[in-house]
Amino acid sequence: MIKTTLKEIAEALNISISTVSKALKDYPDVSSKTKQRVLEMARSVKYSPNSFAQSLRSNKSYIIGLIVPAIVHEFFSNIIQAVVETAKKNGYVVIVLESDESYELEQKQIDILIEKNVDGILISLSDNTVNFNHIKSAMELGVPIVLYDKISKILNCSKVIIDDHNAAKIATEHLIKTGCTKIAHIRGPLKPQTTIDRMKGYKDALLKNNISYDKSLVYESANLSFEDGYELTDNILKDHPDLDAIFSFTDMVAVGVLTRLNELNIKIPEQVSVIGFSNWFLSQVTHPGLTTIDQSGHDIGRHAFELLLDELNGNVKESEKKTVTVPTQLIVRKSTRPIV
Amino acid sequence: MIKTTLKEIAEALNISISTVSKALKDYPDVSSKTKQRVLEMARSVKYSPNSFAQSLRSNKSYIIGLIVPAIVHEFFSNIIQAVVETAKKNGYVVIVLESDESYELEQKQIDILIEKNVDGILISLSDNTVNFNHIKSAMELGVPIVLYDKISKILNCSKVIIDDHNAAKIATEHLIKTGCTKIAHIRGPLKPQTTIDRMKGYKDALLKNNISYDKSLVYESANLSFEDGYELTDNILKDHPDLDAIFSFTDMVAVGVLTRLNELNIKIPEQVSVIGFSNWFLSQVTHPGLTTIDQSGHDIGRHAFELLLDELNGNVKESEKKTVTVPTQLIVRKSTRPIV
DNA sequence: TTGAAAGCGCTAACAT
DNA sequence: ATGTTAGCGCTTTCAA
Repeated sequence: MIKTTLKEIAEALNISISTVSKALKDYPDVSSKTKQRVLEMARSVKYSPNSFAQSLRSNKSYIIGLIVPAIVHEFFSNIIQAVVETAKKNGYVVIVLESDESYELEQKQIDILIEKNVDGILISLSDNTVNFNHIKSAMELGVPIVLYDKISKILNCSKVIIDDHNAAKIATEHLIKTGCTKIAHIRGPLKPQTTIDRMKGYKDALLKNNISYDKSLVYESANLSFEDGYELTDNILKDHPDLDAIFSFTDMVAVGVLTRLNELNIKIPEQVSVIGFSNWFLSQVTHPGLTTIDQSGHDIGRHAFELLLDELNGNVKESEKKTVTVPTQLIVRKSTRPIV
Repeated sequence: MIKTTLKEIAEALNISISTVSKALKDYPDVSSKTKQRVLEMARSVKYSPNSFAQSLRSNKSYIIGLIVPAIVHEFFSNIIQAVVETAKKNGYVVIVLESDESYELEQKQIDILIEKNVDGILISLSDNTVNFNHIKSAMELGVPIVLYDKISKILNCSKVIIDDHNAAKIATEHLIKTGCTKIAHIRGPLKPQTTIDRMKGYKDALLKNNISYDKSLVYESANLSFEDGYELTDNILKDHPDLDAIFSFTDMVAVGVLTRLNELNIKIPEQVSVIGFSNWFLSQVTHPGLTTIDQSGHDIGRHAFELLLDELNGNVKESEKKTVTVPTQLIVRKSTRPIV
């Protein structure tokens, strides 16, 4: 890219570089005549400062990094959208990277962002992240980091989460209120806090309602995919032919469950109720519509950027890292029975 | 971010900055002993060069800009994913921006990318882009631009497209082969080339099969949304109670159509067949599954970055801009009848 | 009111 | 084999 420089403008007007610079920044000690001449010239050559030079001098890039576990993913798309939008409103742009749920890749992406001298980083930890040294060493360099969605309790950063425990409890209790008593849970990979919390919410809802917790009713979906839900359905039905509901960690898996149940001509929700988590668009158009928990990726992304902005502006002390909890909502559709 | 500099390493080792620089770049004229000392030191302080300084000197940022009309959109998510992935393989990162189908916003996003001194830009034009001066002036600055998906024939850049005309023709002919004769088309906003080409493909398929083209069977979806499809269905049925198929510009609209037809207890495909475009995941789980045209966002994104890379490497002359056409495929599901 | 100069960190041509 | 120096474009302090 070939841009006109201050030097070129200065030469063309026969004044010094510093005067041009000051004129463009509306310094009070430049005569209005000079100012005008400079502004006109700048406009006519479409002057736009060399950001490398500015950044070198100020040590600020107005670029932040956003790491998501997956880009093709409705929830994370909403987060990306909100972060990009909120960042733009505040004069920042966003480099998007994908960890693909890999710990190694996640480390590399952090390194890349540090190499690029971003001003801050937003990250949802991958399902396989076992160690936080990469996050810690970025923090040691003074790069503000905000965790969202999949966080670690160990790390002392600002965070944006939902109340997974409570949301899962509400989902499970909804099933109980509709008369279900033998409820399976398809959980996610073991490490993320979200998995742990939703499982605990499920368990606590059962116990609170005097339903004993049966470990054999908990199944693991490794990939949280449609296929996982589809295939696990057969296992679940084989193990527990008499079950009356399935609470899935996430919508995509729940939709796999719905699809398989439909194929097997099992009546939903009369015979088996299904409930998901996230409220992806597709849960509106499945057959039947999927009852689920809505979590707003947009709100999570927006809050994450705003917390980061506080840090970028130096408004956050070590001791006062905030955690924002974004509300969730039960969305009742036809995959669950009416409340009895 | 506080990084160790070459100067600091040099001082610590009592050698000159340039020797440190050369050692890190494995220049042959540095003694292996010095090299070793420098590398060790660099590793121990986790040296990573200041990219601002490097960029200022080289006038290269290894950052590209990607403008999409919408981020929360399965097709564009695939494109973002592919661009980010392919860019990373080649040492680039990607700033993602959204035009939100607005011409004004699109202009601003181009300006922002120029301000950020990106090395190149990938863009799918917004539905409302009426004028290409913003693209042209970026090109005049020497910023390589590659258009993908929604392109303009006027602009002399590398492009990645699909054969919309042919794909739409295949979709329409499929309906004809299954015995449909009164086929409505829901088209997109008028300006984009994709709308024009798909409409022409629809029309040509009719004419080729001796079905007269009836303008009143063409409806416009302004937002290409679920709601548009849902609402247009009523209009279409009112205007043409005897129609037997609807070919929609895109899946989301087609799913709105399916939903409304289901509500009205109109048998799909016996009474009305529906065909979409794009092959979004949700078209697998609708009731019935949606016949559609698959277009690979991933391939489009990958090709787009690769074309840009050719330009970044200076391998493309003005006269030899390439246009890559990514293949599409008819995906037959249950929303269309069997071929007669 | 204007300009000169230093310096951000890095690279590379050019000494030594 | 190592070091000196100039310069990328900008900002800002200090001098005129």
